Amino acid sequence: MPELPEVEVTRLSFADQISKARIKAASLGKPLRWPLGCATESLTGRTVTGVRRRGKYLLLDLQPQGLLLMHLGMSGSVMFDRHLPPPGKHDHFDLVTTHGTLRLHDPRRFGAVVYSTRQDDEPAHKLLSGLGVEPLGPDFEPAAFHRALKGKAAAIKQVLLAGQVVVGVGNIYACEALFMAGIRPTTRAHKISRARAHRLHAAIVEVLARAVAQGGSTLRDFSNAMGQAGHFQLTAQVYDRAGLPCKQCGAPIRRIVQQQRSTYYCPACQRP
DNA sequence: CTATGGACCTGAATGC
DNA sequence: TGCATTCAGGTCCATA
Repeated sequence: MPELPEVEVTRLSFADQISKARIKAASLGKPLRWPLGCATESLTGRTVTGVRRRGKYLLLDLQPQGLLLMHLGMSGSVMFDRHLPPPGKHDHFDLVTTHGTLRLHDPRRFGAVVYSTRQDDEPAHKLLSGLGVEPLGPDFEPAAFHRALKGKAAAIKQVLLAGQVVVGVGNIYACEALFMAGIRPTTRAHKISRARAHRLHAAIVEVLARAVAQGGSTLRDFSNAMGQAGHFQLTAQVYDRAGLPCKQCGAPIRRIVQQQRSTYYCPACQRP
């Protein structure tokens, strides 16, 4: 479910409400990907000063001194409400605040909530170090993107997913952006021309920005922390369309596997 | 350093 | 209906 747009839409849906709330209690369900890293009681009494996002991580700033990193993994979603029912089978973290309860629901438990004492980002946690630039931020610009691709011999699809060059592009949006740019996913990153790198840069920005603007799209149910669904207007051009005709030229969409992940592309519209 | 494959976990869909 | 297999939006880590 969650790539950058879904995480950002989630953030926007509860950031203002939880801002300045005081933590009354925190509780855990089954183990997530990593341990919390502190006693739940030690969160009590602190204030959530704001919610930021870095890549696919949500960052809750705590006062005094601290940071809660939250990741939705593959199947995570967040709810925020004044009154929530008792935690269910797949609810694994509750943060009860004076403004409402923030709840992480994550059936597969690839997600995580991790406490860090550091307040400032980058080296704050090793999970955040080594992340590439924010695709919707001012540092993502075409020339630098092209330069970064020059240093990578791996297939462009894998480079996008790795997140070392640019963060937040997951499996669906990687396929979609490469389709928009007319680039074959197997093309080695360092072989991509300046012109095509610039097209890909524009495609990434466009596909992510449009998805955020539409409230987080994607194919299956996605809802923000208020339980509202995305608009689904950004229908996939290639993702999950193996064998179906390309919406641009009619050629059958192909599915291949790269790094044990499905890749979809149009063999006619996307050239190596 | 890069590249690869495995690991984590549950549920839905498909096939026999 | 039951049971086995495959696949799913992520990403860290060990190994070569």
